[in-house]
Amino acid sequence: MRYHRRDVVERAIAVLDEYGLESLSMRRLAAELGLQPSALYHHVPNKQTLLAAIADEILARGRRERQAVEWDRRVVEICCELRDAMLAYRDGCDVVATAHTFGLGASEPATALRAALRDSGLPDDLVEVGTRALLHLVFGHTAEEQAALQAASAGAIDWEPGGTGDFEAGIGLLLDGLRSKVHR
Amino acid sequence: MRYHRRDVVERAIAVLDEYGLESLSMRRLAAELGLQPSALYHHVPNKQTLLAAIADEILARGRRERQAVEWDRRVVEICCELRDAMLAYRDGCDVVATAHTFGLGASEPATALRAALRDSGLPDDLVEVGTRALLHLVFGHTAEEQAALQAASAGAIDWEPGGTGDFEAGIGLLLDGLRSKVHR
DNA sequence: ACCTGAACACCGTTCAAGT
DNA sequence: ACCTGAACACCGTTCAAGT
Repeated sequence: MRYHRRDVVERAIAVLDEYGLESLSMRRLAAELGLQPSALYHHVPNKQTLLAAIADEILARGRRERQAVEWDRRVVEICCELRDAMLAYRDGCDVVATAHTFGLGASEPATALRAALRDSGLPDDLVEVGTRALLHLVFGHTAEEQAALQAASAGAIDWEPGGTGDFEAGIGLLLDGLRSKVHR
Repeated sequence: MRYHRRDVVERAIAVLDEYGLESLSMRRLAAELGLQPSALYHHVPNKQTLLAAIADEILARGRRERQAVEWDRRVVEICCELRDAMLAYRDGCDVVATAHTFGLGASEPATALRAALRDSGLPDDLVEVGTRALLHLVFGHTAEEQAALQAASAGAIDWEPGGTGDFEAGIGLLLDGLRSKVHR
């Protein structure tokens, strides 16, 4: 059977979700598709690129309509969408955050947050600082939450994840800081 | 020659700083010490534990006196000390942040931040949310900064790191949010 | 206590060759 | 265009045996 890039990315996400990032090797993925490892390099130049494609696909699958009009409500909406998208797949936060760090894709949320902050009337440098701070908070909180959720579902119930409340509280603190800088 | 745990950790930090995290393998470290790979397992139960020990040592080497008395100045002091400690070694942020995420050591900064926020009179839940948010900001910003610094020193000068200004601005935004929650 | 030697079960990537 | 087969240069970890 003959595959295309899209098939490889889709199967990679399935392997990721079922067995976790540490089990998602090029050799394992090839075996899952009934291919030799070398065949994968026809569809993807290397593993890093594959992971970036997975990150983009995870974000695309988590996309939903954004309806808020005020800039601060929109920030919360974007952050929650990002968090939910990453939580929907095992190790999703790891994959998306890494891709973002390496500057390979996963850039839509950053763009959307920047646009929202720009609409607030904040000066350019604060737009930039705020965007990055918001992303760090979302990635940091979600990574912790996902680790806790996965540890709990593996039986090691050592910590109840703060959940949505803690998440929105953290974002809220930063948003308070940003709002105080908007001169009306 | 006979080694102790301390020698192994010290040599591991030297390898990390000179060749980077991706080159710090158990086999490479063993070779650097003139040992068989299996000999390392006499000093350390596994690689994860070694990395946690490295993280703790990096933080210990970056320790400095904290002199601020007001809680918010102390928060800035702790965050800056943490950032500087991690920036002092190649891939230091990666190692410390990972150890912290896995709950293996690297816990002193969290403890110190929690204590500072407690002194502010903030309610317990906000102390917790604030501590984690501050750590996420420090790790997120420092990871980005260190990646940019290392890319720049490797010749790929694609982005000037925001530096201390951007760092303190991000922390400052969150601190504004926290200060607005302190009832006086 | 600390170390060697050998093995087990893996990695990512390249490249000539096949259809 | 898509794939096989074989190879290269690696991993972390275990375990019996040596001193």
